[in-house]
Amino acid sequence: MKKILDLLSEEMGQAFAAAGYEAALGKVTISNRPDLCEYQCNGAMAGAKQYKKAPIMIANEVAEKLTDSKVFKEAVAVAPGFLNLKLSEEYLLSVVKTMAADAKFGMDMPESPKKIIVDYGGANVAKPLHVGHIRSAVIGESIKRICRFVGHDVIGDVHLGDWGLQMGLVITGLRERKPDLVYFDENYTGEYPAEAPFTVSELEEIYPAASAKSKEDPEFKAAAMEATFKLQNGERGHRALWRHIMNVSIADLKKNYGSLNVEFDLWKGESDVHDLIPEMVDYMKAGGYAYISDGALVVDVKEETDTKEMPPCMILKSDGAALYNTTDLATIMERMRLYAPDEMIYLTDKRQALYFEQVFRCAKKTKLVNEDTKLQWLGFGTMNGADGKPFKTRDGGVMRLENLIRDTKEEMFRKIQEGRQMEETEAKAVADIVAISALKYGDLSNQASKDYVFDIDRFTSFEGDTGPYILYTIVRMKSIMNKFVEQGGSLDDLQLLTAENESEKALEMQLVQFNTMMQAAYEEIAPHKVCAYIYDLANAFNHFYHETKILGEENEERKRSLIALLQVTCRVLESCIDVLGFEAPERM
RNA sequence: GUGUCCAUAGCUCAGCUGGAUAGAGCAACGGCCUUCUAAGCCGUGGGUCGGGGGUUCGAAUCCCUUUGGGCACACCA
Repeated sequence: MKKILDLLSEEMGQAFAAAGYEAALGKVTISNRPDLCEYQCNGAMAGAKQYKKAPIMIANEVAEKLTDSKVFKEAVAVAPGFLNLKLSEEYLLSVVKTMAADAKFGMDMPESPKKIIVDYGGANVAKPLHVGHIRSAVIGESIKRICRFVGHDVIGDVHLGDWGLQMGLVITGLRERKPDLVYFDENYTGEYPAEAPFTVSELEEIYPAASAKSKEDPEFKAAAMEATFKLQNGERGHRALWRHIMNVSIADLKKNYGSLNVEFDLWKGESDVHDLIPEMVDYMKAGGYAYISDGALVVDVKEETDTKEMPPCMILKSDGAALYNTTDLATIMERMRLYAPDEMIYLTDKRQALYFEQVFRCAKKTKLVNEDTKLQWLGFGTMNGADGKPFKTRDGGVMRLENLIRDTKEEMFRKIQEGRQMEETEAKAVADIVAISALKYGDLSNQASKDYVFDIDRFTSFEGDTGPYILYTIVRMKSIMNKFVEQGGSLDDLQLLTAENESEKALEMQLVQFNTMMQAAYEEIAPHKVCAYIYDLANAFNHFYHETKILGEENEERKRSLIALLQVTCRVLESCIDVLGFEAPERM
């Protein structure tokens, strides 16, 4: 099924054509004056110049053609040339019925699904996730799900930072603490232990300490660089240790991402393309793309239309070492070989805009990707504290993601206990689910590219534009449906009838916007549009709920119709929160 | 310096491919529970859309300019 606005525009276009005007003028949009109409068309004003006619005359002629419309109950021309439209209840009903009958609510699926890789932008192993990582995880997960919902084939890649100097730092830090480990004995030829010689918490301690020390102690830094070199060149002990670090870190990362409902199809990282780099470098040299500049190997990515400075894309440092660009480009090469994606979407914080422009240009220029491979980058803003500066703990440190989640869950548990009588075990479980919705909705409801203020009180509030409010609305619906079933009703084969009052119609009008919204969210990579939509939908439902007695309705047929409406609304809401990456409890 | 993003109600944010009276939430104030979850609903007050110019029948939205702020500008990631 087409999107509602397209269907309406088509009907309107026919009226324009019938009146002797260009059909394209019949573009219908949602009314911005709900007191006057439901939808509007401004084509008469747009076409006035072209046809040298007063807009109101055109509008009148078009309105004339719509008097028998089955779609519009009302189409009136208003000065200076607006066409104010109201939908016929029967037509609206037919659209809602189509939605209700389909798992995807009547969205058209693409004829040939695209293969899309979502790159979550590389958390580093051996470092605990901090609050900064929440955005890439949460936004990336939602984008992945939106793309899947609209019918594409999506692969999510965590893309770990697992190969750089930080690994050398950790190994060197560990060596300082435990110099006697067999991994450091170069003469050792036996099997290395299966068990890691450290725990996650040790690991998390080692990195910051080593990182700090390397800044003050040149000798330590040199040792770290040597360790990095040994690792990358395949020294046995270092490789074995690296595998331990990876295993321990990844287990911990999985736990943390898991608690946010974030999953990856691929746990690849920079290390995976290490062996591809020489090949890629040769290819770039042989193709005449790369040349030496100031000792480094670079590819020019300037374009004639550039109004800004565009530094070349560096492939190898002057000491011959690989850098971030190198692994990213090699990863693109690997992905083209393994998955041949139509599109890659990268998520990083927005400071990397220029960097990704360089890399994408380089990939295109060197034909690492096809001409029509779409490379997209979504830069997200910073999560700030109440003071408008990057979010910190009370003592000014970097807040760990784990602690942020824990605090939010605790706060939610407190609120639930305060407002509801619920057994503690259930309250805990509910608090966990609701807390995740609070966190994710709080993040996703803002435009990704903007900074936003993290306010735990606001996000965990059950009032206003929050995750908990959305869940509360869903829970209400479920509760009514459960009661309906308890009273002997069946949720199968419910028949929708024509809307009988304004709030019911308003709810249906909101429902039929679903396709337009989801398509826009996909095309613009904009999860916040899903949030805005479900907030409006939840409001429309709550309004309807207060005006309509559902279970108390005496006419059985009508009652079943109300339940049917509630059911489809609930399904739409649940599909939307699923796309956002959270879920609703049964009760709260 | 070059480029880029941002500035909308007291606070947090929508709206930006031009349309009518710029919308929400929070906070403030006032109503609505013998009746499906009141964690809800209804209502009131609150704005020179940073400033100035321009394009247009019409500008928060497009263009120019200016102020204030963020960020980035090859051997970090």
